[in-house]
Amino acid sequence: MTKGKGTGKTSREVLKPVDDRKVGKRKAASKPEKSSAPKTTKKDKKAKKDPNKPKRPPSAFFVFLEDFRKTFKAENPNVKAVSAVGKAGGEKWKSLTKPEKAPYEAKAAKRKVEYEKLMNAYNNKPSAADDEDEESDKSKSEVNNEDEASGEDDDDEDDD
DNA sequence: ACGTTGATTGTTGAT
DNA sequence: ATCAACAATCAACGT
Repeated sequence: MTKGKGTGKTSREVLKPVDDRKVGKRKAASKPEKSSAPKTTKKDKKAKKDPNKPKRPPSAFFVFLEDFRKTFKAENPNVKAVSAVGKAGGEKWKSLTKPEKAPYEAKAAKRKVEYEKLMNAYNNKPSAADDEDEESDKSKSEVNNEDEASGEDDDDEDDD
């Protein structure tokens, strides 16, 4: 039958090639394969180190994990495997209901907003100058968050 | 000694 | 629209 789909089809044919939990090794820090090494042209430029590298905002799951880790470690202080928390957290996470994840998602959403802000700066100045070395007093930069109404919008910080 | 892996899910960025 | 890799963690293991 016609598999038909020459072009399209957003069928599930190749929808999820990756099923394994293991993403396959996501390069940790520096494992340059000799094969595809980033061609260092004659001029070896330092691996462009971005002055402001906005790390990805933690997703709701991570936010939950941060809290969960405390609990998990509190009851399992002897646990030494990070994967233990991951598994336990993942399972629990799926157990949470939408309203329960809501607070985590809310926080994650807020993080995303900040991330966009950082990205703006990143896009604005991927590399300030050839050599990083400036901004001594100027550093304040213009990236100052002003809005921040912040206060308490919907975010409830219950500290206690 | 330093670097990397391990495991979770979600999100973001690039193609 | 879809893929792919990365976000935290933390200690143990490998080189």
